[in-house]
Amino acid sequence: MKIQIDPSITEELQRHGLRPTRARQLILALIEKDNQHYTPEEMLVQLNALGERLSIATLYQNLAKLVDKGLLVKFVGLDGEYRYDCNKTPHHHLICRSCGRIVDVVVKQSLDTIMPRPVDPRAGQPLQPGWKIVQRRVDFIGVCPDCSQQTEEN
Amino acid sequence: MKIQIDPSITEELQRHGLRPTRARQLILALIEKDNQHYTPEEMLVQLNALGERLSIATLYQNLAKLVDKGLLVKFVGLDGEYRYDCNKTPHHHLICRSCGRIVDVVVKQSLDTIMPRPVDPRAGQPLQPGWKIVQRRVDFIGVCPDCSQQTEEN
DNA sequence: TTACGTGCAAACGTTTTGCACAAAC
DNA sequence: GTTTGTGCAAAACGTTTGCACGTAA
Repeated sequence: MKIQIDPSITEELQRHGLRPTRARQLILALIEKDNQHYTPEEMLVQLNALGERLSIATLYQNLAKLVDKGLLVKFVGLDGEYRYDCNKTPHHHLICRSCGRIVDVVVKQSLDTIMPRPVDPRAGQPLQPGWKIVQRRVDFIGVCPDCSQQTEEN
Repeated sequence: MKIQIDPSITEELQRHGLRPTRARQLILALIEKDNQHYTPEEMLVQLNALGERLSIATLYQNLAKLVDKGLLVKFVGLDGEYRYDCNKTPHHHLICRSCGRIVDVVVKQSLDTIMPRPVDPRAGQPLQPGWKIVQRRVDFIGVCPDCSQQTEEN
């Protein structure tokens, strides 16, 4: 079961001024396949399983370049491991604290729907005087269906 | 300018079943002083500046123990460095993306006050079927007053 | 006196770098 | 033919561990 390199991947690389080399095609194809959030180590495992090999230096070098050119977003998981995301539209993460799995969450309507309780119900002041807020990061930490099931079995 | 070890720190350690050794007192005194969110490396720098020295092994060993006993909370900063927080009450972080400074934020009223725009205004489904959400993590990323000023000067 | 804490140096896992060869343009 | 990418091995970095000695109870 070989990995499929969609022509759109080659295009995407060229559009961002990057040569469409095998390493880059493989990395993008892997991450975009199921919108995964792999660590570099996990990528190598996945690629090996697909019969593809890539040196770790090449992997890191290309991840850095893909982030630099805006094709991937680098972020930090709960345990401090670097992970990469091809989803550039605003979204949050739902993280399994048991197995580390991460899935994307697009929030609907109002954040209050899923964050109903204010952290401090007392009346407030602005966040912090003098600070400019440019971004917010919201992660939901929980237990994924697979891990929930395992807990019930024990 | 010596660091001040408040008797309450000794008490706090004993109350949690930990011997009040110099290393532990120093770590707690440093972090509690200004409610800082230091990395281990930063702690050593600060302690050196105060004329105190601590081996890096002792620092890591004690941070792990203090987290284990619930005196500190370990978390991961934007860049993947481990940081430690003595504030155990629910709060969020306001992070300067320029200098990395972190300050605590206690949110008032409703999260919508500071997160007015929903990520996706379309009507929604539940977050993800089958997942149990046990916690949420919210960080505000921005520019602190000091860094804002520097930008204006250039 | 016994249990626990400290510091050194070595080990470890992850990420980065220098460099020769290979591929893309 | 020039520029850029790849892979190997070595280095760098943050964190952890083994162990002898020191300190707290």
